[in-house]
Amino acid sequence: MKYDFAAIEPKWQKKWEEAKVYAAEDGSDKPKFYGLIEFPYPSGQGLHVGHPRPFTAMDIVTRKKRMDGYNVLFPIGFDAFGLPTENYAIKNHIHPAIVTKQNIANFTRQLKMLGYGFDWDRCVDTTDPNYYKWTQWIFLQLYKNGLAYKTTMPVNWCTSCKCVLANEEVVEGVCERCGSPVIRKEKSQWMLKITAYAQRLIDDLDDVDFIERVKIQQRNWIGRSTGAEVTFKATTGDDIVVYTTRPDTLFGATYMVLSPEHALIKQWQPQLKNWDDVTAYQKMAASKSDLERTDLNKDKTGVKLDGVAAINPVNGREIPIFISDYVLSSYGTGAIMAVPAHDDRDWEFAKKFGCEITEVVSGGEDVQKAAFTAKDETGILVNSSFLDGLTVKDAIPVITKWLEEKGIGHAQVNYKLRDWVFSRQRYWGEPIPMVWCDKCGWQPLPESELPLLLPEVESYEPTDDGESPLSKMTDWVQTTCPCCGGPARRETDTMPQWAGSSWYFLRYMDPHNNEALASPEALQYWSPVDWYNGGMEHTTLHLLYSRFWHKFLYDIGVVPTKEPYQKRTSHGMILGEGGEKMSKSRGNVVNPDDIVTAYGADTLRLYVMFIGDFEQAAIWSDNAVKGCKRFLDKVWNLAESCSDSLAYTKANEPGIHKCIKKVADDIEGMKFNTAIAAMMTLVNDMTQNGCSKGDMKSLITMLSPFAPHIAEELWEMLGFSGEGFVCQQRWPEYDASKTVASEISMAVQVNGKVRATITVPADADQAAIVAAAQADPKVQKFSAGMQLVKTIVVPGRLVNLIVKP
RNA sequence: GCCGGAGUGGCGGAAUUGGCAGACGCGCGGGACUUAAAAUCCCGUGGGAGCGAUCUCGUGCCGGUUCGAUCCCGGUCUCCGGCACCA
Repeated sequence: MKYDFAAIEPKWQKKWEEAKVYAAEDGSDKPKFYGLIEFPYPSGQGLHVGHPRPFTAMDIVTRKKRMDGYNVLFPIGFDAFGLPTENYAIKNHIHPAIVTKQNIANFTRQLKMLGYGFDWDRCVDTTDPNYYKWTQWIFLQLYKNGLAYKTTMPVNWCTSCKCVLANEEVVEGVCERCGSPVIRKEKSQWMLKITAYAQRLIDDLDDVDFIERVKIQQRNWIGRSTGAEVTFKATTGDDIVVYTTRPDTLFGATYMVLSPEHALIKQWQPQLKNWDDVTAYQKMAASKSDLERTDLNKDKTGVKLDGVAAINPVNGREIPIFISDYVLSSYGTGAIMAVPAHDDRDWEFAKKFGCEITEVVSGGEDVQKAAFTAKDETGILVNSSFLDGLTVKDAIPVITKWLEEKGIGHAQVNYKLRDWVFSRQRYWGEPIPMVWCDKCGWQPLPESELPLLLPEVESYEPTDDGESPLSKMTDWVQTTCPCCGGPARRETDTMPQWAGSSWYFLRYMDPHNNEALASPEALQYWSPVDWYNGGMEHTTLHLLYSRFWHKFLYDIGVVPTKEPYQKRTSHGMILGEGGEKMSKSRGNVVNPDDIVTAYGADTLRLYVMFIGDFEQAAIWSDNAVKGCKRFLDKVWNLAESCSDSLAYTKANEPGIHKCIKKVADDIEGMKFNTAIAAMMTLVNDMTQNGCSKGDMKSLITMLSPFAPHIAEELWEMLGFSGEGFVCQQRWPEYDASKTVASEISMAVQVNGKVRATITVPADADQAAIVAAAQADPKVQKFSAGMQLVKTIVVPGRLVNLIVKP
């Protein structure tokens, strides 16, 4: 018989489904294991070969856990709200809900075709009202706890999507999704106070097992810095508070800079002699796009405030005040003390505007030529009165204490993280369950009215005026105030796509619950997610957002753990044959359907795991896929030709035991490529040595997490199906003593160069090994007439003989 | 600029508490089977020298430590990713 994957694969998929072999059991006595993958966005293009890489990896991990006796939860769902579906719906005049349904059906077909051990009964869809009811419920809890607020501020506006973007969605000044320029637009937006959790989002990383680069990226994004807030007096008598990380350089502050949006500027209008210049500059700064404003190559610009100055509180000197867009209104206090001698940006500005540059930290080059910014022990304070002679590190606490005693400053921590802009002016998202009443202000919808359904509209087109399509639905918008019963208006913006994905892993624990997002028992049993694998691109988006929501849910007693995910790993991208990203426009997209048709799902699964280091990017190769198919053919042929004995073949036994351990360790360490290589080596050896049914039994069991269909078929073919499915068997027993051969081969070096290989009994002592090495003719050739000075023996590996003439 | 990661055959990649560099796979060369091709099987496959046994060079580059370095240390170059006027 031939290996007929096209018949085998659907056969076993059906049998697994009927027997519900992958169903997770609530509250089982077995230890639980919750393995999670990032649920896909069901795009119209269907599954991409990038998907099977992380999916197969976690499928292998969870299958192995089942074989180790765990009660496994390995769920799947769809993150189905989002712009591509909405845009497709607009273009083709189909309701997004219909498009979503079709796409989910196609994704489901493809995922089932690949034989993943998902518990399909727990499948979730973020666009299902029974699901987004709870997304809305969480929003209401955030609102009730003061963590959701509406404010008018300049926000990132994507000119193409016609929609507001979160800080995290803007990459190098353009829209993360479509690449169009992002401009700043003044808009009233719902915000989530993620900044209230900044410190905990950093601190709690210490307690979880995330790969280091994820932790580093999150810490950098949150951007904690320590320093001091210092109050300067203006000549008008007003206080100007600045934030600095270098209070030690206070004596070197020779001017101040306010951001163009700073509130004091308006207040000073009567005193300012160049008011027109000031307002012109403010206007210019406000009109700049993000890209222009953050361009580091451009010259520093600014305007000196004519008529108002500040007093440096440490030395009483009067210093000028400027406004400039290199100071951001949204960080710190929106005002800085400028120390041009010890800050590159201030130095550049000072040179252009002719400000004084005073050295207060010695140890660098001439500060008139470049700023000296070192913060280590190389710098010693000078020109700084009582700080003179101290290092930077020692001076900071001294000056901070001094500021506190004088009541003009205090230690301060700041974060780069900003609050999360949560409104989107689009149709295909969760309605925000809030109502505006002219009398009562913003009112939350009563929880009993959830879900607030997304209404049917005539057109989903986004509008140029920045209003959501929902705003045109007058009968939906007009409502009554939940507080006073008077006329009121609904919020017409929707939630961002990141809302539904911020808590979906909780819904999997109890997906059909109508009373709560999940029952306390289910949450208690399954939390936290034991292992979550996903893309690095979500590190400062989904991963950060969902940690924030989870911490909030913990605080209000809904979930039992501080952190949602115990372990986080990440996979590399799969690139097209030229090493470029796969994309429709490049025409290098590989469709999993084609590979499955040509070679079968097991080959595809094996290939995406064998392709290279799981964490690194990998280049797709049609040719290399064939190698995996050949391997499965060899396994098939081996099964057909094996002997009937149920015992291990003597010659194969050590190799089988080594492989059992190697594959188990490699799965745990996500080194799937070397796990497969080990099985290939074993199969090659078994082909050489001949093999028994007993050998095959272990091989098939080890292979089953990787290539589950062929494993089931061979299991049945060899007559093991009476013991149940192979995917329900225990992992083969490993016996270290069986891996030890009676004789071992060792390399012999003379002066560090390999000259020979000797075979010695495994239990030979050092003297015997050295004697055997010296007896080797090749070794004698290189050591003849020389004196043995030293011998190094590394047991089981090599002997090094050091000789001298 | 700051913070990460990576440089190993024709290619994807193995091997690090410092111990035989190139596992496994692809590709390629030769052979078997075939009328032929595909598939399959066998042999070979880092560079250089030699008929050969062998010798020699070799993990981006330069140095160091060591009996021994892809691995550790110092320096340097290149590529990739993230952040970026965050005071």
